[in-house]
Amino acid sequence: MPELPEVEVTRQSFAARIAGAHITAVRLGKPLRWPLGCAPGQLLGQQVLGVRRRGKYLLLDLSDGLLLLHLGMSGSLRFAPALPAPGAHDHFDLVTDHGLLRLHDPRRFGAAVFTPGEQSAPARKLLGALGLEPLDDGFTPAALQAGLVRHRAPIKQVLLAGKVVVGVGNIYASEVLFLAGIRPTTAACALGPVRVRRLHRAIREVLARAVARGGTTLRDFSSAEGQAGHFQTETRVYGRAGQPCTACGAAIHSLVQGQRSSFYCPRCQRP
DNA sequence: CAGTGGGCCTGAGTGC
DNA sequence: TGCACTCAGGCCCACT
Repeated sequence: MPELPEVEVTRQSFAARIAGAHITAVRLGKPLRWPLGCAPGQLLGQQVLGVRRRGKYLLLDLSDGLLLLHLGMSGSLRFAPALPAPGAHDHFDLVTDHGLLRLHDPRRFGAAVFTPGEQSAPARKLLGALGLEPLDDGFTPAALQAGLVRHRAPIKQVLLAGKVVVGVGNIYASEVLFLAGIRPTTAACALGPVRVRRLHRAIREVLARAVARGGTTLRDFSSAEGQAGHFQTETRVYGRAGQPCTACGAAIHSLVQGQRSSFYCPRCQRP
């Protein structure tokens, strides 16, 4: 589920409501990907100043630290004045005087990590190697090209790795490459300025459109307000192996790259 | 440094 | 209905 658009939609759905809240209690469920990194009591009394996003991480700025949240493969957040008693897959509750923020994550690849600040060692370990923010002004065709030339791996895997540009997960990587007319197997460093420019535009277009549609709900994604996304009705290649390309009618192909499935149109997307 | 493969977890779906 | 198996939206780490 949660690629950049889903994380951004989640952020937008509760950032304003939680801003200014004071933490009154913390409840931990089963262990997540990483430990919280502090005694839960250390969060009590702290104020939530705001919520930012970096790649697929949510950053809750606290009055005395930074709380990083990651949704992993199956995580979702809810924020409401009150929520039912925690279920078997509710592994982190942040109780505040504005409401309850709850991380629901069946597969537990997600995480809630407290760090002293963005420049602290634990924060830099998680955030330090992340690539460009695709919706920021600093994400230019030239910057993208500078990142891509250092990688000879297939462009699909380079996009997924997040070292050049963040937030493009498995669904959006296939969609982006379709829109850019680039075969997922093409070596990243083999892309010239013209194709890099097309790729740059496609990344922005797909991600921004997905945010506007409330994200992609394949199984159970919803915003912190419980709203499902709608972008899944607009995917052109993801999950459509064997079906006709919406642009040219050729059968969509699928292949496995780095143990992840990729989808592409063999006619519209050039090696 | 760059690239590859394993592993972390659970639930849904498929085929027998 | 039950079982074995495959697959799933992410990302760190060990190794080559």
